[in-house]
Amino acid sequence: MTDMRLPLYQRLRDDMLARIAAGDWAPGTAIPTEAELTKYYGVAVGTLRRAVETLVQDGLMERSQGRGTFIRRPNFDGSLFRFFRHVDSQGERRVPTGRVMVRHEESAGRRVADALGLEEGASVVYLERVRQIDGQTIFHEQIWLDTRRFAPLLTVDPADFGNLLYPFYEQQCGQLIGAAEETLSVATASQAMADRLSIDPGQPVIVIERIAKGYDATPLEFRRSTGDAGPFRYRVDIT
Amino acid sequence: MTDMRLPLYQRLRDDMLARIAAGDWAPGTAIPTEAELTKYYGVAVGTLRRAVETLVQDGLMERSQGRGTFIRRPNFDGSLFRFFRHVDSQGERRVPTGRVMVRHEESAGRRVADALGLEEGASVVYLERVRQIDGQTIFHEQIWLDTRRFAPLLTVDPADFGNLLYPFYEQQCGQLIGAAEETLSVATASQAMADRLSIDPGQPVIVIERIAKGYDATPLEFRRSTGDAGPFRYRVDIT
DNA sequence: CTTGTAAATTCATATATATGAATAGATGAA
DNA sequence: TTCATCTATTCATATATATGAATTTACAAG
Repeated sequence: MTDMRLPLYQRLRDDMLARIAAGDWAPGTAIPTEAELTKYYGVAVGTLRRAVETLVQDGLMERSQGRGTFIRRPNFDGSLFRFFRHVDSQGERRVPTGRVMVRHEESAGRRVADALGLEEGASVVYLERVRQIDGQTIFHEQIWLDTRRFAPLLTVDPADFGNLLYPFYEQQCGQLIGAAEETLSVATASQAMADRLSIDPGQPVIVIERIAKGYDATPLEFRRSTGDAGPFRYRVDIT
Repeated sequence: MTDMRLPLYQRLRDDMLARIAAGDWAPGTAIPTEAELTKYYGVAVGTLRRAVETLVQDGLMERSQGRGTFIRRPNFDGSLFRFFRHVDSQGERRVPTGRVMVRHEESAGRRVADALGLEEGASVVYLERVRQIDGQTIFHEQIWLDTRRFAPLLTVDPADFGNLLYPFYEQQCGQLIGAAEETLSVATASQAMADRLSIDPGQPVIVIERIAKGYDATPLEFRRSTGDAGPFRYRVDIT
């Protein structure tokens, strides 16, 4: 299977992870039952459960007593966005709308190439997107994607991009986003950015750079989101 | 022990957690061996291990093959501070020095009372502290503590406060900090704050509000740290 | 069609046990 | 003293197994 020096439960985990990454086990569907898997792998239930538990811990699977174990659809509500807490008049959480304003092909600069693991100058798809709530722009986003994986995006009408991009990536390009890392910093708004965000130039803005990765940890998308620092809140627990 | 409807491993976990909170099992020391604990609780090893594993997961214990299982001393390097990455000329990480500049008793305002779970107007110990690296002020901190728990701090010479406060709390007041939650936001520097941080007034500053809690989750300390937003970086992983 | 019940499926909890690996402590030789 | 070695301790890994709880499915009764 893999490196025999590793404990059995880790090798099981790796194998199952590979199945998810390969799309063999699709998000939202159930994996085989414990009985089937123990038979297939030839291991004891305890060992299998331990492997599955690590995947549940990592948020890749969800177990449900009496129903089965399911591949979880990754949920980016857990990202920094959740801290905006924009609510409508009924007090409900609101997901900002997303609209692609600019779309073209370009060659990757140093930063983008590094983030996506490409050579400098490689062809990338570039998107510019605004995220709004009640017509007000909350975030301005720049997005870069490897053309070799995301070429279909170049032929689609920008108006046909859905509200959310990740399901769109999956349908159009067969690219599954499984995880991401985000880096947050503070900058000051340029004139152009200030206009877009309806704030004054020189006001502080939050810059979130996200590298989104597939289930096999390949970087697939590099995204820079810029928004008004004023309403921004972020909370973290330390143990 | 506790609520009999809960699974056994959870009741074990709760019991062990209580021992830590009570100081019965002190940070840095080893807990009894698996053999002793299974005998004491009258459970199987597997059940005990499962209980211990949840505590390890939560960062309260550390297991070491061949040595034993130890109560972990909470590590606040994991806090937002770690993202400053201040390094000296050798490339080593540097912990900022901490010096208490102001210390007095006052009555809690609304915000402080809420954070500490006290009545508004209750007596609190107030500290003001600067955190520096190479003589440069990185952060300015305001700290509020319940006088009933931290009265000894009022009689100590401010110069005798150590570089780190939490060990000092433990020695002087018998108050153990086990966890904390931090909330980050961006503001602009007042004239006074700008002077303290050696930046221009109106420049963006990072404000970190921390509520530090005991092992039993009682809020013990409320702290507001303010620093230059310029060098600030924060990174988060999403799954 | 709806409702209630029974059976089957599937994960959750718990025990018992065996072998291996890492560490610490004791012992003895150089 | 210093170093290597042996031994006991302690956690890590793995198996086998039994009972319980939640859910789904099938089916019969109304």
